[in-house]
Amino acid sequence: MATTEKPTRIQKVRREEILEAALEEFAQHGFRGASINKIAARAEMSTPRLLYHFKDKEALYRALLKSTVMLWHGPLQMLTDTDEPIEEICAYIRRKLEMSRKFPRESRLFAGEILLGVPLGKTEVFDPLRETFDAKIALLQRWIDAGRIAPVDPHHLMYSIWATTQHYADFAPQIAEFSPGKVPTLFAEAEGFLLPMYRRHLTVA
Amino acid sequence: MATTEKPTRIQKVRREEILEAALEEFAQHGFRGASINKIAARAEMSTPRLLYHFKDKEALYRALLKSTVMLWHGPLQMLTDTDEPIEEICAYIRRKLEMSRKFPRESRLFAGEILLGVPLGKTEVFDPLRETFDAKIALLQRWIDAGRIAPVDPHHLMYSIWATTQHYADFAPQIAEFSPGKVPTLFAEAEGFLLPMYRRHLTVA
DNA sequence: GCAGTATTTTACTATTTGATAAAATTTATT
DNA sequence: AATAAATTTTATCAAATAGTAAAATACTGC
Repeated sequence: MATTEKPTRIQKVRREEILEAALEEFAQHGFRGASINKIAARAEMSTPRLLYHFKDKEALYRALLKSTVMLWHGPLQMLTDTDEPIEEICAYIRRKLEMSRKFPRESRLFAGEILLGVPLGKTEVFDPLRETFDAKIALLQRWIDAGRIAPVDPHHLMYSIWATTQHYADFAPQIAEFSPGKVPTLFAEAEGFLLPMYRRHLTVA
Repeated sequence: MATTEKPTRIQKVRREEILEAALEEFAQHGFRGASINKIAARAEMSTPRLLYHFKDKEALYRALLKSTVMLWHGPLQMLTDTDEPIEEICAYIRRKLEMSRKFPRESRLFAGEILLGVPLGKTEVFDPLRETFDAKIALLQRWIDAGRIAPVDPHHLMYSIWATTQHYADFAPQIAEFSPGKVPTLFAEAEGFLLPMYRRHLTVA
């Protein structure tokens, strides 16, 4: 139960079971809407048993949020200096789309937290991304200054990439509603739409 | 109390007071996280008094959702055939950005509902938009067929416009965090970024 | 196998929540 | 002003919720 000590064999297993169930519930109902009873039921255990492994509902949620932020960190970090900046950015877009496709629940969890104004400590959510984000903005700026990509606002470039890619996870029900029957090919289509758009936008005139 | 009959003078006033308070609470805490007690308190009335005007929490939420969907309907409907399709689409983007700026709470309410899978009846949320949406997709397709805009997937064009514009309302805390100090000029910058991107993307080669 | 620790179960609680019944009051109609 | 209808207040409740205490069981290292 002590969080500082090293987790035992059983703790590692239980925490994984709980986190999986919690991700499902939190993504589906939000923090307030999800109940630890239902999370426990989904993980096939009693509530006190769950609470033995996580101090309280918030601790469980925070653990989930933390690992999600880390998941988001990877693709951004991979954006590095290269001979072909535009293709490097396109590769980042592809990775982000892939994240939406593979981890929609994590994307929704994260989106839900931000949507409600990041009530549970902005520090925990943004701080891990902050340094990397600033570094990548600087990288984009260097590419612009060197005339290797078009002079577009790097911040808004990032935001638009996040928006367009995460949209396919976060707003999936809406897209499914308006693109009936096309759901299986959605991500391929999205890539086919987005990559040319960003290539054109970033190509130096 | 009977919903079918015409609202009295008092009902009109009370419902407005309640809806305003409810929008604030629902946008900030989500459906499950918001409590009718707190909504009532914010509207400076007792809970039973609130419940005299709205059957239950869900009826209140639905009323809010319905008016929000209608709010979204307007800017889309204004997209009509014209001599300059690209500028017409740019005008739509401007309107959508303006909506995010003026009605962030409504945007978040709507986003929250979709994020959680539209638990309260897809019919009520999407049906009012469906017909208009299909008509506008058809319009875009005609512009493409006539060679007046570039042949991009009209569905994904719509999705990307929704994503990029609503992002500034729905993910405002994240943007504020990563664009410190630039908050007042954010929407002007966004327009400066997005419009050239879409112009280039839609211009026929 | 035993002692000590980790884990789980059982039983329980305090609070919040959405909601209702019925009495009291205000407002509208004549 | 009298009456009926609409609105509000007061008192109350049942269900769900997050969380706890303590006893019982399982596991681990020796």
